Amino acid sequence: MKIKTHFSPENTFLNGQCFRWNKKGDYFEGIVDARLLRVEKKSEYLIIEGLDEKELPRMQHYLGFEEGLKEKERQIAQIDSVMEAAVFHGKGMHLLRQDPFETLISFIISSNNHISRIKGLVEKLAVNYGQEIDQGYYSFPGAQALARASIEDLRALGLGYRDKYVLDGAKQVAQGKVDLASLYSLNTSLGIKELEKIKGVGKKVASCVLLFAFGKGDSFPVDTWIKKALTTHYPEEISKYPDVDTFLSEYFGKEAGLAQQYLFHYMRTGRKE
DNA sequence: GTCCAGGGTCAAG
DNA sequence: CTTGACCATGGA
Repeated sequence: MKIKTHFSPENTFLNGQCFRWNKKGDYFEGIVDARLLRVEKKSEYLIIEGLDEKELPRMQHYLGFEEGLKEKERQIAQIDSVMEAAVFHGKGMHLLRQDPFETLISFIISSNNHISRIKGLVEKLAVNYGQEIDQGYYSFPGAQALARASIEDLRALGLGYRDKYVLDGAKQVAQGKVDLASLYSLNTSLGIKELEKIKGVGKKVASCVLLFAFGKGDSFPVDTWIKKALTTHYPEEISKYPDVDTFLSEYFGKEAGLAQQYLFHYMRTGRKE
């Protein structure tokens, strides 16, 4: 499978939106919906291994292919000099549309945690509660499977105090108390409210789930790195608005979520001061 | 050894 | 409504 695109695996898989993609030499390896995939960029072409042709549309949807993405990139770069640098650093970034439950649990784990460690914990959940789909490769468990875990076992994996939050999320989804599929038809603020019914899920975690799984492009997660960006680059701009949320939605515009991801990736890996 | 991380909860003011 | 201690863990 071969697609001509300016998609950047580096800036898409290693920007902190997903935790089950790894760079192996010159290709990237990831597990998507119980399937092991290998992706390589060769000049203008993206080569995907492990995929039938009939599954290409679904994969393109997962990979965040959409009309006008390049235009969005240019639009964001025109916001100011910081965003211009951020877009230059993250060229070819896509927002993925990941599995909702996996994204929910992953970002419950993410709170007050390092990305490298989040990846390790997500992997442990897959190994212990998922299914082996290839030698040494495991799918992420569904809600029912994960809901059967005990607090003690989860704690033993190294989840820390988030063990009970992970279990609450799995149980509420498994029991239908939280209907993830219903979130597709809710707007961002209602979606945040619904997700906050789960313990350990606040505004930031909910925003990540809506942006990285449900494609809610106006969702703008504010974490420690974004807070740092706001205080270093935008203190005087923010003061022109009644509050920070108004600033975020009005200043960064319709594609605020994508702008946020460029900014996050830039703050974490791209700045040289 | 210290600092910190894609934060959230809970109690106190 | 806002503030701050506290929370487990291990990579840097």
